[in-house]
Amino acid sequence: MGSLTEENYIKTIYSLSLDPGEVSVSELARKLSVKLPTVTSMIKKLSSKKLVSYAPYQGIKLTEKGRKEALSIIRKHRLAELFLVKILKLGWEEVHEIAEQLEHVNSERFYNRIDELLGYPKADPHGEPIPDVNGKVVSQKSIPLSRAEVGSPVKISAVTNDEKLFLDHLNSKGLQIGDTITVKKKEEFDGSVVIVNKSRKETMLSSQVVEKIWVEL
Amino acid sequence: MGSLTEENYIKTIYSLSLDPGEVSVSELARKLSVKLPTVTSMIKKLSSKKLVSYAPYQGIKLTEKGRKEALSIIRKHRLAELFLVKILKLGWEEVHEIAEQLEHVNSERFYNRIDELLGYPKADPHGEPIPDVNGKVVSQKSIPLSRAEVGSPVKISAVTNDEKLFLDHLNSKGLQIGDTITVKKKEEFDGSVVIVNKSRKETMLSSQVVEKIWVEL
DNA sequence: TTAAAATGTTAGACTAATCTAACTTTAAAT
DNA sequence: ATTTAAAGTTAGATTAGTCTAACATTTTAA
Repeated sequence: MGSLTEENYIKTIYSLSLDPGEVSVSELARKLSVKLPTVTSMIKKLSSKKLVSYAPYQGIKLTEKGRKEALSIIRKHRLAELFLVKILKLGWEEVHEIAEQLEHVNSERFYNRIDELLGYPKADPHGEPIPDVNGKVVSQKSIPLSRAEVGSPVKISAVTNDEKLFLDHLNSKGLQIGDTITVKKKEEFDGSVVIVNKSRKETMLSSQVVEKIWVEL
Repeated sequence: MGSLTEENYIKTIYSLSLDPGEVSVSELARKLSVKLPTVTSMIKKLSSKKLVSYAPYQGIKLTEKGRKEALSIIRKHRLAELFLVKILKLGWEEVHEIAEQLEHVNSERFYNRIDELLGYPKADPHGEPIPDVNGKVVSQKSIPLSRAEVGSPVKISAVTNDEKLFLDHLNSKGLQIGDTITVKKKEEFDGSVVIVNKSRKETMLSSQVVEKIWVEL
């Protein structure tokens, strides 16, 4: 186990690396709300611990060891979120903050029991897959709602943003992970879409929102 | 909220202050496994934050503010322990370590939900009372087993030591919080006692053990 | 293709929490 | 009542993680 700070760097590098391209120092700095030199020096440290591979002015990449560690933290985070929603009955929009703290709890037994209590779940309340004890992730082939075809029903499988403001917004529109919706109309000029849900209710979503909602067929 | 380190100092000062007399710098240093000067400097910091009152070469005392904070941490610790035992089915001897981490989770909602889930319990798995949200502690008037009278049945209400070794020892003797036992014989010369449990089984306990078991009538 | 902008690095300083070494005060013991 | 031992403090160094200011490299674009 590294320090809490190290764990946060590793986790953030992992999630940034899911978007195409290498992870840059400035992206990381922005995500972690620290200045560029702070990232440079931390990356050197992580590099000396063989958690990331790095050469000056090149992008940052997790090593296999780093990836394992990242998945372990993400597993804990997502189990924690699901636990908070399912067992403690907290709202899915408020659990992220608490899970950020719980993910650093160092106890395999603790997390294995939660996993068991939840019945070895495959996804967290946002629809994100939960890696298993060995770091294996069952990925659902999802696409952003912005790329869904007009007329074909799709199921909301995930949202890519944990901010309370965003999650509150979705709640207010009556949207939930697992809901089946159909894109009725796509506006060319601003990227917004109109969707219909099962009960035929129409809702408009802005481009900022449709980019962050992931769906599967 | 102070830092994790500050919280640990406050909590430790509180628990040391339950024994008679003021809390000394060296006691604290021993308990926290740091050197004396480390404690001196931290105490100055806590003092400037009005969490402890302190003058050089005098003992350390929590202020009302410090006491409130200590009780809040202890509340979290004990709720966490009970949660781990009752909900996650972990053994009472292994939960202390995990609770040490969970007690620093900063979320009233999280702990209030756990409190609710557990049915607003009054005591943790070691029998120690759980302070309520306002820091009020319902103390049971317990005495150490070493002071219990021969012949009168008593109920084990608490143990004053969280060490795994000690708890394993109790388990191996078949002793649990809540058990009713009777002291059959007290050995003058080494302080050991022989007790009988409900099923008339006799067990010998050394003085080191009887001092750490608290009972009520 | 070179100047400007964006990105990244180095150097040096700061804070929190720790340490060791040296000194001071208080308590204990001869 | 001194001396010695124990406890506490001060001074200065160390490490992790952060910062600003200055410099270097890479990318963009005029």
